[in-house]
Amino acid sequence: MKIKISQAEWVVMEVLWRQTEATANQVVEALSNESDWNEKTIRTLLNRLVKKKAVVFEKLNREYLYRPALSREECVQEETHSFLERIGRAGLAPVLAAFLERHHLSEQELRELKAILDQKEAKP
Amino acid sequence: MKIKISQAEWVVMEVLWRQTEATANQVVEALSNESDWNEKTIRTLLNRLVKKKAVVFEKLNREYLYRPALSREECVQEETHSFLERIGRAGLAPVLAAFLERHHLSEQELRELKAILDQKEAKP
DNA sequence: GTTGTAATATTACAAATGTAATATATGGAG
DNA sequence: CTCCATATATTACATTTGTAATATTACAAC
Repeated sequence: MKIKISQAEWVVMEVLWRQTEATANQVVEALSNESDWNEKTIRTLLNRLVKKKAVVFEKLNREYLYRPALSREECVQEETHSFLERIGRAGLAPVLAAFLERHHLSEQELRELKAILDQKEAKP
Repeated sequence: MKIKISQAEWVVMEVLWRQTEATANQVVEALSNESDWNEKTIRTLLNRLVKKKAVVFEKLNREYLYRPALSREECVQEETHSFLERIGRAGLAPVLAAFLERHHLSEQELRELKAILDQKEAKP
């Protein structure tokens, strides 16, 4: 039950998550800007995702309509898990610090993160 | 200049980071509990890490003394980067929330994280 | 110096990944 | 019904990764 999505595949999944569903051509179209992959490559990735059961499809005349079989949340969960596994819980603080150092978060976002921590603190 | 450390290699690096330096045998010894890798496997990983220049060694009689060529911090940085690249900055808050949900952090740790956020907030 | 032993170095091999090219099938035009 | 365009399916191939096995080298004891 462990579906591992590779880096390249992840890019394709992002498109499907954004659009909810799309034909192969639409995915190619969507990626034409952000990547310089050959169309064949993208189709291969779609196929692999189907084989992995990360994506399902439905025949729509000549074409297939692809749709994610996993939610983005689930996948992010999974990535997060393996990420934290590596860096260890001890690494969380430094990572957070470094991240904040390099990316500017809005007041809003900072507030949101703090709220999460506060809520945790409240419940011992 | 982009050194990518695989999952298995990471485990070996952790040993070297912990011990600062170690012979192959010491690494094997250290991993004998936490993993069931064959000794040969561990030596292969050490070799690969040397080839990747993530580890250097020094001849010490018959044996080699291995030592990390990259700090744990650098590597964690790198991992963090590629991780966040995937999930997107928008994902940070949910990830943090999910993490806190699953792992119990001490008061101390929570405080530390909040301090980081506070410090950021102070400097607009 | 020869030999055994234990390190390191080289080679192996399958699965996953990145990146396509070729083959096949099928719906629409004539 | 036949043929073409185009979508999907199959095959390709190099690299990386996981996981070792075999070959070679070099110190240490005779």
